[in-house]
Amino acid sequence: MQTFNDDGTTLETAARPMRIQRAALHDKIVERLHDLITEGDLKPGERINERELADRLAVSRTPLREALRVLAAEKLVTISPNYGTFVTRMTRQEIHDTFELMSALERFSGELACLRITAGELTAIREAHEAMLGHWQRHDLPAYYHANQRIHDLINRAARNDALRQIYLSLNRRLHPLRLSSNRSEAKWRRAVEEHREMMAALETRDGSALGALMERHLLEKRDAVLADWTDD
Amino acid sequence: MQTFNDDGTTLETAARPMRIQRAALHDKIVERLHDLITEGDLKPGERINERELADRLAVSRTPLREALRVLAAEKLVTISPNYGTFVTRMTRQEIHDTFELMSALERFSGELACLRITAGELTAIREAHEAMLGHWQRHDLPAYYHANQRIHDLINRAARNDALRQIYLSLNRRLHPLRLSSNRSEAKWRRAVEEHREMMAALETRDGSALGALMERHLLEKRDAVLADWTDD
DNA sequence: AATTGGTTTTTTGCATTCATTACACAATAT
DNA sequence: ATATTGTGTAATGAATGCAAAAAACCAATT
Repeated sequence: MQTFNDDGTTLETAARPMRIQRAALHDKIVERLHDLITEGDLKPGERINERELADRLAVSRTPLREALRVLAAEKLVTISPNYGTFVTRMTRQEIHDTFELMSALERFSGELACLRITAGELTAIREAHEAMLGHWQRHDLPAYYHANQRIHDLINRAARNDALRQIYLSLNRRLHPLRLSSNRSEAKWRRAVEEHREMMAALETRDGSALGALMERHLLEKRDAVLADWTDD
Repeated sequence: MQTFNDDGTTLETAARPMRIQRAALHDKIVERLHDLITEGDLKPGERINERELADRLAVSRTPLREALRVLAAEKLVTISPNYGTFVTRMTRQEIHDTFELMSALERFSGELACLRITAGELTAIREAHEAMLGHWQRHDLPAYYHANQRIHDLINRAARNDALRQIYLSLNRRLHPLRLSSNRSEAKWRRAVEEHREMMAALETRDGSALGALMERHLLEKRDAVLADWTDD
């Protein structure tokens, strides 16, 4: 994961001679399109007109096309040669498979986190957990989602595996537009909260297999909830 | 993974109206560079001169640059803006993390495969296993590697999760150049073969947790073997 | 001899231009 | 009326051209 400073520069970590580098235009476009897609400004299935989008972003088609190729590699857009580029619209099967894969990554994150988490990281997760409980009691769904996302993200960070983190973030971007179609019923929400309590207990005792199993099940239930609400295609 | 027909066309599966499409030039370049990198024609750390490579491939810089962005998204090359593109040279930590992640994917492949494998698929794996044993007895290391790779690939296919398969193939490409630095000792080779026997037994009885655990351990041992032979940086 | 300063050359980044493909719509034939 | 063919238009694909950045080279100086 590249970490950008606020002046738009980034510290190269992989190359041998450490180099300061300005973010290239096409990289900025990738970031911008990431946002446009995950925020829903570009909706799944929507056609992307290169000229039009290039004008909107005030760039030429060349760097835009380079950015679209990157997004296609991440499966956020789908390119049909000589036909057009579309915001990826996942099929039911793809949603199933992606959540299922995510469940394995979550399990693995939980297992590694129990091995490698620091006291400070655990404190942060505990606080996020408490905050999430508060949002739940206040029935503040958006805040709940945010805290929930933060907990999973912190656990993933605590796993201290950058390759895992990359894939995790990438899949999260793909699934982000779908996240809303869950926890619609009070009962399921309550159940999700209870599962999180168990996850915290497992994390406190560094019980990796327990936490892993819980996080896997948590995701598979989310998968089923999302697919249950899925009418299209 | 896209399956190409022999005339270079591909059947679009995701888009709503089924469309025949010729592979675009930049996609062909991606495939070509995949090969050049995994076959070692382009070595880790090597600089990629756009003009020179474009001339070598008899294309212009535009589609080549698009291809390089895709490869960068897959981490096969590393791009430093205004500086240059290099074949990615993984650090020790990156190798560690990637193998570790791979071990989780292998475990998951094994678990799912036990749930979903067909009789025909099992037969194919059994045959590949027998072939591998033969190569081992004949001390034919290249053929052994090939059969070994084929077994893991078939198990991954049998898991019937396309998202898992994509990531698996991508990580495999990244790790491919490192594969040689293992099984140098007769004892370790013998041990790897024994592990494969256990994996076959678990697969025959559809014991997912056993197969998953075996495949995870198998990969973690491979990780340690590769890192043990790793001198650089 | 090493280092600094400046000029030349190379390479990357991006915009523009041209070519090719596909789609839309109309005209014609069956 | 429907199917089919043909033409115009708009989109994508790729090559070229130009500007900016960086590296290489060389000379001058300490």
